[in-house]
Amino acid sequence: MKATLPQGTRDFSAEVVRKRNYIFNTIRSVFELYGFQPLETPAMENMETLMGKYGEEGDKLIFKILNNGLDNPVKHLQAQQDFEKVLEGKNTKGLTERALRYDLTIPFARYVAMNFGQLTLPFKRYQIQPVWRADRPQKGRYREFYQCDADVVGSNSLLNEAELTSIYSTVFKKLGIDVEIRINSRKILAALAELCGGADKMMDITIAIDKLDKIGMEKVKEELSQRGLDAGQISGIENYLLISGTNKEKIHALQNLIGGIETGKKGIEEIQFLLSFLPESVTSQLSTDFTLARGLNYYTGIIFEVKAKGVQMGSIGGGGRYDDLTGLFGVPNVPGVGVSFGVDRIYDVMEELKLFPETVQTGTKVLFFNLGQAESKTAFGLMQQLRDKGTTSEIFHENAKFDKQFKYADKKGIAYAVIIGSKELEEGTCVIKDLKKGEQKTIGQGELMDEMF
RNA sequence: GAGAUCGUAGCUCAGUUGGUUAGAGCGUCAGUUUGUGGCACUGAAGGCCGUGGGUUCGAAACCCAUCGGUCUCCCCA
Repeated sequence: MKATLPQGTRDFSAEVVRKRNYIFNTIRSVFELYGFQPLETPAMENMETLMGKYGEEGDKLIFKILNNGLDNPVKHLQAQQDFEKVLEGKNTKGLTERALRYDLTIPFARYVAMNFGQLTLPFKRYQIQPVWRADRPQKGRYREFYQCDADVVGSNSLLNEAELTSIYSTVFKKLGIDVEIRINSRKILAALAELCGGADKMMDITIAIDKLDKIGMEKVKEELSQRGLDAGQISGIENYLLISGTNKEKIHALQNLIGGIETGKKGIEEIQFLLSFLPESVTSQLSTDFTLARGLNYYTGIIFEVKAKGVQMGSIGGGGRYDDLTGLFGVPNVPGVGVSFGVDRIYDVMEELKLFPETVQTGTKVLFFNLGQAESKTAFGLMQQLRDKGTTSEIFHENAKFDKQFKYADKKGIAYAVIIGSKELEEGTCVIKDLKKGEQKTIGQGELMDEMF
């Protein structure tokens, strides 16, 4: 059989794993620094936990897990009937009652709902785990990928938004990525909808205007028209979209447009709070973008999206505030706000901009040559002492020619070779060779532990 | 869900308007060289030309189908 990988999944070689860990560790350390606690949830969730939370499109992209025991003859008839339902596009517990997690937010909401009594509010958790989507893979898009989320629930304070914005800023500064953090508020979008088309048109309007920088004004107007808005409403939206300038100028223009509507006013105030509360070092990266919509429909307040400057890549982070995440799980009125980092895309950006520090790659430091049974026994003993000291070491797996052992060290980028042959064995010495410089020296075996590798 | 494009050695790819026995580079292994690597030279292994059908005297090449990869749209991280 031919060895293959499922579509949209990847193996990660040593070099890639180290680079990815560098990103994970950076993000994790910042989350911890801000007082967030780790959480891990299972790869699979019950079907009903996930279904209906991500919109119609999202439901289709959930990886479903086939139930076991369907071949049981007793269940044949039921299974066949259930399959008929699946063909009609319905879901049935008879065939599948579990699915792979689609994001980290819903499992988190499930966790909060299940443990609400025990949690100290506000509850700040972070979670770094893979998620799965049955999407068509393409550039920067996979069927298995990691998300790194940090959320605060049980608090309405905008201080949380400020903290999360600051986390974005800190992480990307540490990684060396120059970013633009775009912010908007769903309240502003709601106000726009109220003004031009009615609250029920909010989804249609946001979907259309979110595409502005991609398809341009004319196409957006076309789409709005297709979605049932009249010329007057579209012209109002056009005025809204034409807002430009600095953050201050944009907000001023926005106030004139929708400041008269209560929700709009509230949304503007929230944005203004963030811009005035945070220090200049963070706000210089902040950019108000009133066309920003974000797909997930549970956001209700401030929304975020992070883009890397200087590369062609989708967003590398996103998030926002939601009013009632756990209501669906029977625990109402738990507001929250969260952000997410797209590690796979961050990796691609850092690779493209060559931002990984060289020190990320740290493999074996010392290779002990194998020059026979007695020789390797002595070498092995010395190696274990070195390992106890924390120096990563290996011994060549068999007695082979120098040529071969050197080449092995070369390919693995090992810095030092320790050579113990018959002569050294007799003398109780060993040869240390610096493989990069090509220099070597002979020392007593006892002195090896004092060497700085 | 819609569309584009590509499948030839472990990898990256050549392969002329269809024409004898399908090539190169890298990598692997062996040797020159059983106590000093990276270089060089020599040699070897490694291919049902993704799969199935068709056209043809003749197909890696042309046609159809199918599977797989990649990319775009939709949507998203």
